[in-house]
Amino acid sequence: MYTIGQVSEMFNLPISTLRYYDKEGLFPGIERQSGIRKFSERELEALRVIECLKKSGLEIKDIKQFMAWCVEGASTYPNRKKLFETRKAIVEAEMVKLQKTLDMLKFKCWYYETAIRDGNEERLNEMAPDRFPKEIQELYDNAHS
Amino acid sequence: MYTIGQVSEMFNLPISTLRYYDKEGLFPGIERQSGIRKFSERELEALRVIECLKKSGLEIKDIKQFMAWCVEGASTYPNRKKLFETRKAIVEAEMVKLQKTLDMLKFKCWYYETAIRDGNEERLNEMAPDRFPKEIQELYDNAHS
DNA sequence: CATTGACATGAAGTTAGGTTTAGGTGTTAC
DNA sequence: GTAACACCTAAACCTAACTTCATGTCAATG
Repeated sequence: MYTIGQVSEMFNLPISTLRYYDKEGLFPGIERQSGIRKFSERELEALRVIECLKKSGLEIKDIKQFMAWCVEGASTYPNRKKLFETRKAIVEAEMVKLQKTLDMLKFKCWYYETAIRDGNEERLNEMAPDRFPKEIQELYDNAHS
Repeated sequence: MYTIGQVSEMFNLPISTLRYYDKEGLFPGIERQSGIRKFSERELEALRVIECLKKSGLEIKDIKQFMAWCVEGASTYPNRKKLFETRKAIVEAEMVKLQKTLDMLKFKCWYYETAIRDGNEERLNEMAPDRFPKEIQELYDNAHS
């Protein structure tokens, strides 16, 4: 059993955030001893799932729904499975987009290295994309597709 | 040359967003014909960079700074190069985190598939992580590291 | 020549996800 | 017995990035 301060340290989250999550119903049935929250292993696992679902782009109110399903029991296994499958697909799509962003950034790094070497962008701006070095062209193509 | 409506279609962005970006100084020196914005290839490339930098987590005010550097000329190449290198490092770190999130989601998908087959979570909750199937254990380990 | 549709403006409104503030309780240390 | 801490609440506040609103201009169409 942990206090809110200990959990705050463990997860590197402000105490105010943990209280906010609790107020939003993200720790249904959390125990209290004379008003003070007692975080058990159940709440720590909830917090791991909260961070994961948040990172997947899920809103707090929908995370609350998930936590309610957990309380409801075995009848909601299909809902919970479907939720994770949807989030998985969304994050996979997000990874593809982020890879494009990364390729654009890498291209721009090369672009400015070259501009610095040349002293200007003239040669670069007159160069057709198919005359970039092969690996740079791949970055450019992925970033612009 | 394109109107704001055409650019809105091309980039799938609301017109209000394009006007907001202009107001924030993200299209320095955009041309106007009797009050109406004329988007040239320069503004389209700016927009591509805006989307890329935004996705990398950069704030509008810092994107504005970048656009100001572009106007300033060759003396700011080092600043611009450094900006892209920093964003690149940030996005690479983000990709690692997102992969962990994805592994957690995949683990949870397996977890609920198994719970549905078992009809309950009892066996799962008593199972030590090192008794999960090998590929599941890898997901679990990466997600919890 | 009036209506439609695309453009323009400044100012106010919206939203999510917290954070801060003001005031209070309870336990341990000196 | 008082000072320092860690905890508590409700309510107000904050921020970024848009979005909506009220109002107006202008060109082409029926």
